[in-house]
Amino acid sequence: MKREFRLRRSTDFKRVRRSGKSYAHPLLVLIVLASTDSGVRVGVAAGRSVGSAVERNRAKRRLRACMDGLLPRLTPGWDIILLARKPIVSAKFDSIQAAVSELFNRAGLLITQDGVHGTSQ
RNA sequence: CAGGCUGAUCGGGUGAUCGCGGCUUUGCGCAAGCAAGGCUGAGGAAAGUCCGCACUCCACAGAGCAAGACGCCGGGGAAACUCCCGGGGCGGGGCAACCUGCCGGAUCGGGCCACAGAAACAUACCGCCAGCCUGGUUCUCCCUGCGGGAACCACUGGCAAGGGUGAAAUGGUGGUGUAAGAGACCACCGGUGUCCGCAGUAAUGCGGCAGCCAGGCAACCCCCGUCUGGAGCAAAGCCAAGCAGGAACGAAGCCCUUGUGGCUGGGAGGCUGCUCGCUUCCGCAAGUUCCGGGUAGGCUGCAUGAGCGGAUUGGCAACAAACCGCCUAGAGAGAUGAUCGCCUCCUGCUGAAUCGUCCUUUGGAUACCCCUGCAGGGACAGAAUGCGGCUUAUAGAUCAGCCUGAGCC
RNA sequence: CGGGGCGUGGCUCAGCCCGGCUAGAGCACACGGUUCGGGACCGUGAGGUCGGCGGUUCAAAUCCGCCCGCCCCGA
Repeated sequence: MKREFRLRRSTDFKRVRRSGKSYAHPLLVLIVLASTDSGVRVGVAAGRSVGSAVERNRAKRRLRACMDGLLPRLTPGWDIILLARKPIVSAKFDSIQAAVSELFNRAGLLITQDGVHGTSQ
């Protein structure tokens, strides 16, 4: 995942986490907020509750890997945060990918196969 | 062969596809940038942040006190250390190899030592012995008296042998001795030492002598010796952007030659714990404190270093010297991931075959190694200014040396 | 990077400074009493590796060292 598509500023994180809409799953939490920018920016976070430094970094890397395939299929104009939860450490990659897809579907940010926006919430 | 001890090394390898950070080359473009390629990209502990440094900023007459750290001895190593090396001493553990110790001082002084016990550090509760100057009670004798004797209690004095306890009662055994006793004395043993001699640089050891009087805790205060400026890469420097100030505290006299003067006194800051002392500033301010406002960006610091590898020499070693070769992460919500193989190691299951063994012997059953296949597992753990140590976590593998026990030759 | 604090029955805390005594208090829990029954009340009782491992000491929740977990503060 290229750096230019990432959410990097600390203030951006604060803004999205305070004002964004969140969607929860046992493995992770998705938070989205409409932005003035035309592109999509994604931030990945793992708190102390996830585990040691190794486990936190690994969780963030796997979440970024999930985004690789999904990034071109997302509706532009959103800031997104993926928040790792504890069970992600022992989860298989397939189930993480399924969880991420499901959450984006629920948020209505996925462009469907025929190019029409998914159902907006 | 079994068990153990010590030291050292390693910490899975390799390939494909899709992706990431850094550097760089080429092409295109005025430029921002885009595309393609190449190189490179976590550890032995990167961890805990417990020490020591480098580096940066602040401070830098000095003295005293306080506070903190360290603590067997004498060498060596290292930039330095409370670290490391090899040697020695003492205490503890182990049959041994070996491991381990915050290992200075208990006559400077203070404090504490629960329960039990007479008593917890120097005494005397019970007790033992003596005395009759003294008193009381009881018994007894005959010379019937303010008489003698005996026992007990009190009293006075001596003693510390014996006494249930306790972690600890400072000597033990045997003898001499005595009114009773006691290191009071003797022999042996054990312990102690501002003592003497010898050995040793020293810690200390051995012997003598003295004396047995005075236990433990300084990881309680303390004493002795040595050492110690403060802060930390969010240090620090530069650039850009942006804002709004306000309040409180603080406030003297004299002289004449009226000044940017002198004297005395005062206020504030610094010496980053305090005091003295020194020093700088101040004249209606200096400065301190509080409230409020702005910023939360970029670059440098930032990786050629007490660097890594190799063989040589010196050294028991830690390590050092010179030689050759190498350049080896620099992120900033923080770069190594995902998927699929192959090999390798371990564990379990399965199948086949051979030797052997057993049985109810044209047959059947079966352990280990090896081989086939399948499944599972491969630790602890992620650089954030750098380095040297310490501590802690760590599946498993390999090598070398040593110790104990058993068997065989 | 630097500094500080906490960990004790199920919960909230004492005790630690200056070592020893049955580790104590409140709530909660169990049983019994009281009541027609419940609550309240009374009585009795159970429940503790004092975060872990070492060390000092005759003796450690307490003193010392190293770890583990949690929380807070400053730049």
